[in-house]
Amino acid sequence: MLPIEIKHLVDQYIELSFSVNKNGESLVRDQMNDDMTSDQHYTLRYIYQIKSCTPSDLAKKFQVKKSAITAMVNRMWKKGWIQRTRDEKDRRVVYLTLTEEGKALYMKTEERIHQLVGSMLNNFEQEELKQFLCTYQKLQRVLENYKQT
Amino acid sequence: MLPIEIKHLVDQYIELSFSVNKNGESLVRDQMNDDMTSDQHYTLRYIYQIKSCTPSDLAKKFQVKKSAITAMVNRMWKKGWIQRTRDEKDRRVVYLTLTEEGKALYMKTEERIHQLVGSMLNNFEQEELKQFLCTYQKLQRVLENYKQT
DNA sequence: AAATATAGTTCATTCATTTAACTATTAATT
DNA sequence: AATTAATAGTTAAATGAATGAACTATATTT
Repeated sequence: MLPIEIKHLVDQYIELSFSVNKNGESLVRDQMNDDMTSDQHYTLRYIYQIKSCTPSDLAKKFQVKKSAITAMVNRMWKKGWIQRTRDEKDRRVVYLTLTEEGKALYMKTEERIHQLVGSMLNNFEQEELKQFLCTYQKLQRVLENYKQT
Repeated sequence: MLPIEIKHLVDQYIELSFSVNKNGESLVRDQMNDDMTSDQHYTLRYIYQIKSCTPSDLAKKFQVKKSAITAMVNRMWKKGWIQRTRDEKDRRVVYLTLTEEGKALYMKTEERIHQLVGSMLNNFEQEELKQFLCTYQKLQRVLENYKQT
């Protein structure tokens, strides 16, 4: 590939990922209750899917320090969405789970987000969408590898 | 498309956009000076490209309230990266431009980010990448339309 | 001339994040 | 077995990012 052409594709990717993120985040936020933030919803989602996890798991998933997780979990714990339980065998470890209220809130919000994203993705042919997601997935794996190096 | 298949594609998109964003942001942050944040670099980029803009332009681009922009511009102005000048004809309007220091800092950081993104995108065939960016662009336009509604 | 709209700022509050220091517990080493 | 290392998590102080409401100044509309 000619360097100048690579440069153009890189520019395009940088610009698109910026604006798709900003606009997407903004639309997603509109689907949420006023007492919840995007990060808090993502946290609910992760714990809901995996049933139970540790603060360290969340730190890795969100690419932030553990102290940031402590703070976020505290806010969500105060609102009654998350529970903490100690591991009996290794008493350093904390398990995070959703309360019934946390689960209910998650499902209500996630339903709205699915509606939104679903109607957006409806603008694409199935094949185009599948191809897009396939490349997106490859990109994710490339990013995973970069993290380690 | 069968509803269940749509649901799976939506799930996949939500998961991928989350993790690509978080990991990507994290890698991009690693390319930056310690006295700069991602948002600050994006701000430098936007002003650099468009030469001059108003706080309202930035608020629209970043999808935040104008008061958030005032705060961010203040932080960057204190560091000597941004200048403010009043429009002589309409004295309500403020134009933001980069100082020489701001430009130099932007170019240095952007160079590193381009290296990173370039070497990431190097993992893809040119055709696959072009197709991906094409769909990404369509997605951006879909999002633009949603904002208005 | 008065009322309304626009551009931007200020202020108080909340959330998100990092760094450094710390507690408690477990694992490794000597 | 006792000491040292490492691990999991929290606390506290500082900074950045975002909102909403109230405000100033200027322009536009009626």
